[in-house]
Amino acid sequence: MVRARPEAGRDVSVVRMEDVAKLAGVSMKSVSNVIHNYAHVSVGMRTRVQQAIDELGYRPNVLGRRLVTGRTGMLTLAFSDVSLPYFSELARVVSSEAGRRGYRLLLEQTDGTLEGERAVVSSSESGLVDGVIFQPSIMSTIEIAQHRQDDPLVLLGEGAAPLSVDHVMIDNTGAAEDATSHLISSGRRRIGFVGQEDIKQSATSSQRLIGYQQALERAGIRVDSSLLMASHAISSQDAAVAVSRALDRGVKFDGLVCRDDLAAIGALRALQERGLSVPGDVAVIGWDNIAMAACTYPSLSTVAPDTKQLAVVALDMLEERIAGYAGLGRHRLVDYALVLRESAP
Amino acid sequence: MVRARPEAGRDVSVVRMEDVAKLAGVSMKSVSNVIHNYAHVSVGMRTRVQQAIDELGYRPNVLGRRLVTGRTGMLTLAFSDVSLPYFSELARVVSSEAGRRGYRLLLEQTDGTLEGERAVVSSSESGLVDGVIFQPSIMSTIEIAQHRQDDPLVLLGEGAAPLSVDHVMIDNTGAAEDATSHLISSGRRRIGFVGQEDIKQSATSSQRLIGYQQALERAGIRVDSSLLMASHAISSQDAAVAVSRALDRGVKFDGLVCRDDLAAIGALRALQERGLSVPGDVAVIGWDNIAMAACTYPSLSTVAPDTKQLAVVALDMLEERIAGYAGLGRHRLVDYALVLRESAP
DNA sequence: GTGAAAGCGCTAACAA
DNA sequence: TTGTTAGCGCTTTCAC
Repeated sequence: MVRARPEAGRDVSVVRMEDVAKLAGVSMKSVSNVIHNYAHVSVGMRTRVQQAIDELGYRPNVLGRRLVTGRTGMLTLAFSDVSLPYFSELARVVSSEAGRRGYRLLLEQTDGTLEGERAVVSSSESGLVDGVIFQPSIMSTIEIAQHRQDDPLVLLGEGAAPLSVDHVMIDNTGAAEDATSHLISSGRRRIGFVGQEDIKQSATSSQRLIGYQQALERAGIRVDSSLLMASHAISSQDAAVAVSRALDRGVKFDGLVCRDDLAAIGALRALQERGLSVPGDVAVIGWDNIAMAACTYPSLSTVAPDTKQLAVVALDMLEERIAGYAGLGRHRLVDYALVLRESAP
Repeated sequence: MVRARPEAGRDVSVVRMEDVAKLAGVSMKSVSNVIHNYAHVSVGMRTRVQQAIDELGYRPNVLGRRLVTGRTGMLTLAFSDVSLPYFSELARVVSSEAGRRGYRLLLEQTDGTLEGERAVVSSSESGLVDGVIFQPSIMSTIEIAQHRQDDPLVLLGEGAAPLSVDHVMIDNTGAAEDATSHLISSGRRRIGFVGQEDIKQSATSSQRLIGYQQALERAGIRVDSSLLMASHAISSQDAAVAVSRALDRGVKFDGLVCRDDLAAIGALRALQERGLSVPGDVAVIGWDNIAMAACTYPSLSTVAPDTKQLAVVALDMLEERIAGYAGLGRHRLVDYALVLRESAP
């Protein structure tokens, strides 16, 4: 009744649907009906089958089901690095929301490498997942459009986004302008920008820098490139180094717009090491509203993207693609808020 | 040649191995041989097949392959919440190490609920993943042992661990003793403990508290329960509240051992709000060595588990189970180090 | 070295 | 309401 499956060295007895059917003295169809709670099943059948299932400890093998339905119930979530707080918090939200819709999440890290990003966009296998949510770091629009398979795909973030592909982000330029304007309206006049990449600037940093510049210009403040404190990598340490160096060079500023909360935390540290007070001497504003932003001392004012909405919109679009929608790429903005805490009240 | 597959509303043409075989004028076996780089394939065959693959843009469907091999190449990594820094950093390490071994990682969050943890241990479906790595938060040893399916399973962390199941952790009691002893040897005498759960204490907190107590007793210091600052949840905010309350009550201390780095960061904030200096007035030591621990001001001394080793050992054991090993549970300790930074030099 | 064919475990169209 | 059966796309003996 129960077959031994000699598989990769294991020799595990596996109960199959047929075994259940035999034990219950019914057909596989009836077992399937019971498992899927098909409406038109007699009570006697249902109990008899359930009994056999329980007795054998039968668990349906998803692979068989998937092969025939063609659906896997899995989604890939891909970005550079889960250990970055913004991504881990995003993963939590997307995973929860995907779970509510009956999907499980496959995590894929690209390490921000071109190779890793290419692997996400053009997998050499098919059928693994029903769709992909991907926040590219360095891949170009053209490359994404070229390498793309026909697997349903939704892009996140400020990076490349071909017209043909769905895309969700917040208005980065606008938000950066808001953040900078907030500092200006609280009386700051020498406002620096911290944490953009020093070598090859990401689209994220570019857009935020543009908003920063626009706010300054609108307020009639001259943009001073000595106030741009580039960082070697996206990390608090590197941002701290950048701010320290600026201080060493004698650069004066009374406000800092940071590319993200990690950079802001690095800036906080660099300022405090010099005995500068935040926000007394320098107001600091971050980006992402990671959990830690509320717990630093002083706590961080920050741009808070609505990640819940981001996840919902992205999953909505992905599900439409999975269901067969084949129109042009939709490009949607989701909300953000300026969360004001101690570092820039 | 290429079939249209009417699937869930989609109508996507899918290239199958048979299509490639037909176009190349060979059998499916030959196509399969080429795909798997089977050694004994003539050059002519190889190029002819490869040409057909390229021409059709054929990508093998993993579901078909998996159904016959019985292996999915996927592992589940399960714990309460990816957005907690320790878990997200662990996920990064495990994901990388799993990737090196040819596995992809399915992320499962339990939210620390019994329901979520039960779902991990006793899935109603089989065949989804080849194995499970799971860090339980609240499930009891007995329940894990009972609910366990025969899917390969490795447990992480200080929680429940039945004898029958593989398990990896660091020596929590020892590490807590080391951390506490470090504070004692730097002259601290009134040392508090911060961040254990206030309602139902986790195994993690218990073990760390035991080590803390042992170190004090060994040094001939009386354990003072007013120095135990329980926290409502595992978060910086709650730890900050706990420390603030203790300060309000007039509790005096010159050192704090924290359940984890989040608690330590909360403690830092609570102390700084009162104008207390760290480590001048109070030395603080955390646990986990999350990335942020190096960037706080002052930076955090902390217990650093060797998560790389943890991942390697866990995956080694899991792969042995997957390969068929069916012996008793192995319980292994991995290394940790005391990383000394500014908060407790 | 290559081809033919029998499944892997399940679903669903069609019959009864 | 339940049973029969033909695949889903691939791997893998076993012949040739």
